[in-house]
Amino acid sequence: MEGDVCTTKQKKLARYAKALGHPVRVYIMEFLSKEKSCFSGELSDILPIAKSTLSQHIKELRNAELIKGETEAPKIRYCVNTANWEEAKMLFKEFMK
Amino acid sequence: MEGDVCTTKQKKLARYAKALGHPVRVYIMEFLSKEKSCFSGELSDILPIAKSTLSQHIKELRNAELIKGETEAPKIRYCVNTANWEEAKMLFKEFMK
DNA sequence: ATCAATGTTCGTAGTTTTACGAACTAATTT
DNA sequence: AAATTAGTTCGTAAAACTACGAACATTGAT
Repeated sequence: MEGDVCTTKQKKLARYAKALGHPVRVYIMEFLSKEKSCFSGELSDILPIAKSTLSQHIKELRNAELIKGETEAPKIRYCVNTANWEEAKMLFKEFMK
Repeated sequence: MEGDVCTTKQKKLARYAKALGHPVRVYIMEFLSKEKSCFSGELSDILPIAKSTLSQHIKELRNAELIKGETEAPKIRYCVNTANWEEAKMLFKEFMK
């Protein structure tokens, strides 16, 4: 009934899961897995949400470090953060085995 | 820029992911996977949170239909909702392949 | 120097999440 | 009938999420 019981793995897993806890963010991850990279505008053309909202979803995926973006002015090219995505895959695979 | 773009699978995946988006809930799922079944009290003895808080986490897992509970008065025996858990595994496996 | 294009950030608002203790319900035991 | 046990629900509060439009940078073109 005290201290911290949850392991680092469980926390990491929960953090990734939380980042994937919205359909739009799942969509973005799938899109990026297929397309390798994209600009926010491409997603904005497809998704029925305000671009500011999309920007927030992107920010959450970035905060969870599942994606990363590099400036290609005035755009930003986004792509999967491979190292962490692989880690997430590993954690989920183990968790759900 | 209109209609609903996200697929049913993406929505389901997001829903499961959201349910797993907290370390305590990840812990519970792992615990139940190992122990096969348990009562709320066993978890309460382990986890450093109020039992009312635990109850809410359990409720969320039930709402997501990842676990189910049957009365064994005055206790409730919880276990993994196998069908949906398998579905979740499938969805994640496909998503993260 | 303007203007247009691309995104982010800000301000706002409503909803949901997380957490706690106290009160409550249901069933068993004394 | 009263007390105990197990767990949920209620009331409350702070924080986070989701969403939008407007305003703001930043860079590239005119």
